[in-house]
Amino acid sequence: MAEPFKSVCISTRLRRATRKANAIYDHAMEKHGITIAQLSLLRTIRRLERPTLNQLAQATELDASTLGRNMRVLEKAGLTRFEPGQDKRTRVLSLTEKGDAITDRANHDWDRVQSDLKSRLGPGGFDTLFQLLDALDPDNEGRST
Amino acid sequence: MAEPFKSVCISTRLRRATRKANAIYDHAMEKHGITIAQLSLLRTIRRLERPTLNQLAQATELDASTLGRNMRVLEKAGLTRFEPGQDKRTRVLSLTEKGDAITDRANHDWDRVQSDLKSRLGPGGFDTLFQLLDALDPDNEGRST
DNA sequence: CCATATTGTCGGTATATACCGATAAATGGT
DNA sequence: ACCATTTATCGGTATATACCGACAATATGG
Repeated sequence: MAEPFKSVCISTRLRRATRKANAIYDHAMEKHGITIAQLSLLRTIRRLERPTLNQLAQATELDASTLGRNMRVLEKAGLTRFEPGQDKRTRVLSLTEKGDAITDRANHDWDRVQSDLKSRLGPGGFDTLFQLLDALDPDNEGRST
Repeated sequence: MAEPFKSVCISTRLRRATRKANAIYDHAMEKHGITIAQLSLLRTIRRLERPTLNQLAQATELDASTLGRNMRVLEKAGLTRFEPGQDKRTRVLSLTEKGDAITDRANHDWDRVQSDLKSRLGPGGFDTLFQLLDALDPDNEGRST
């Protein structure tokens, strides 16, 4: 037996839930050779249309150095490319054809998992969850919704 | 401006919220030289009273190999020790005096942050959040609360 | 225009986390 | 007692993530 202990610490419970949710999405992504974190990046790059590392960092609220490293993995896998921008400092990100194709295919599996989890949350659960997660962030002080 | 993009992906939003909550707790832990993840481990070890790695893994739902590595960090910091158990395979974990003292002191700061975040969630928010996080986990099928 | 600040990226270092395979020790069935 | 299985841990490897300091390039105030 020895059931898992239900910690009362918000961080601990969030980390646990995140690990588990990640694992579920990751397993669905396996056949595409990517992780859910990587799919998220691919989609954001596509949406932003040739963003710089910093722009991607602002959109995702990830550290730029983290993204630099994450992007190297995607680059090595041939899913993204890094081209010089106007500014001689900046490098501009975009998806390769392969990256584009994989993103499309992975999106189908993402849909499945997302729907499953959404129904687990019950009616209104999805919106409530996101509202509560946002409430934890002091940066989201003023404007809700 | 370039506001952060509110992804609709449950995993992405969970990861983001977890990063931010971790950062808040971690900053409060800084003065004690530990992270919130480490405080969580110290408390669990204390509660379980000389658990093995595997017992700790079951309680935390973390991979045993992950815990092995996490524990080495705490051991090197002199907060925990690893002693031989009855079974010649197993090693039993416990807090050193220093680890015990730091856990006590860190708990005070944990309290502060936990209360702050709890009040951010509003009335009933805390319970609702945990209930929703649990609902995401297929392992929690049968028994709720 | 130049000195200073700011911006964009990268490398070093560190924690948190997982999966897989090795290895050693215990357990169980015959 | 013996062999097969299961258990406990560890090491290799990989991703995700952050902070800090270096460095180059751009922007800005006087």
